[in-house]
Amino acid sequence: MLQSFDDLLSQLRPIAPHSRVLDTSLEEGVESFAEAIRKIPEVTIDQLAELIRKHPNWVPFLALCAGLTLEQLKNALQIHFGTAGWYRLAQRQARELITFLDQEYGLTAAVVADRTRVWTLAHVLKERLLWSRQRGVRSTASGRSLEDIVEGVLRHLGFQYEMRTMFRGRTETAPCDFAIPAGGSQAQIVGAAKGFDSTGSKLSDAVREVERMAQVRRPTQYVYVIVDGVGWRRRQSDLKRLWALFERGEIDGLYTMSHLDDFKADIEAASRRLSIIS
DNA sequence: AATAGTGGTCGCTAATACGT
DNA sequence: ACGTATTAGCGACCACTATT
Repeated sequence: MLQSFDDLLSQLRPIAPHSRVLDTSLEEGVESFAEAIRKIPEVTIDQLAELIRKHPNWVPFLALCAGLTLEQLKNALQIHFGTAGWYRLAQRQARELITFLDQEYGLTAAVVADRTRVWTLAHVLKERLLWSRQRGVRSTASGRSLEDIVEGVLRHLGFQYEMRTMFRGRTETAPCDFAIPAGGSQAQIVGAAKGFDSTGSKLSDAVREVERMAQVRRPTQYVYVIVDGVGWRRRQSDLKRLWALFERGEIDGLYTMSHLDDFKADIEAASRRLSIIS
């Protein structure tokens, strides 16, 4: 019987055991892939293309050599080939696929380096750090970059603004990435800047956040949304929800980085209508 | 020191494409 | 036309930083 909150806290236990076992099929795949790479007389586009034509399931391993996770691979393919389907690409356009990976990510050089290197403990640890830490580092960095660009626009236009804050709408409040001239009840123009180079439920979260802004806002408050990144291409249902908001006029503007000029023009026009000193 | 908030990664399942 | 192989979509989780 729980007697107190501290009781409750102290009784919480790890759910999953700590385990570093690789799925056996993956394990075997890696083994035979490595063996095959070792046997290639010379690492060339043609050799690698031949390899994945025969073993399409090795493509993710090859991508790892070039420093790409499976997600990053799929994102890159989506842009370049219009599909994230690496398996069929390996079967049907093996050479194009390898050429792409080589030109964009230095695949052949990476494979040569990886199979030549005499791996030390330091190498292994460095790799582990790289793969685990770069996620978090890049997350915050890339997230901020889009926000920073938007902030730059606001500053350049001479607005008073507040970044990453809450604003008060009709009765309730909602989060926003920027508010002019400030958050809270003063907010007259609010907006969101959402950049994603990968997919995930966070894109749905971002849309929900915008939907909330649209729902909460006063009729006189403007709402602008700036989106960019490959992630939206692979999450089109979420992007469509944003588009629907825009089409229904529930948000006043929807832009990508390449339409920042429109954003500037629209936000200036809005500020004139609102008689905000700018 | 805790927490709110950022985007990237992962594994499962539904949908679709493909081969017979 | 059907059954399998492959892809797309989804939601939960991760690693980190900034803020308080």
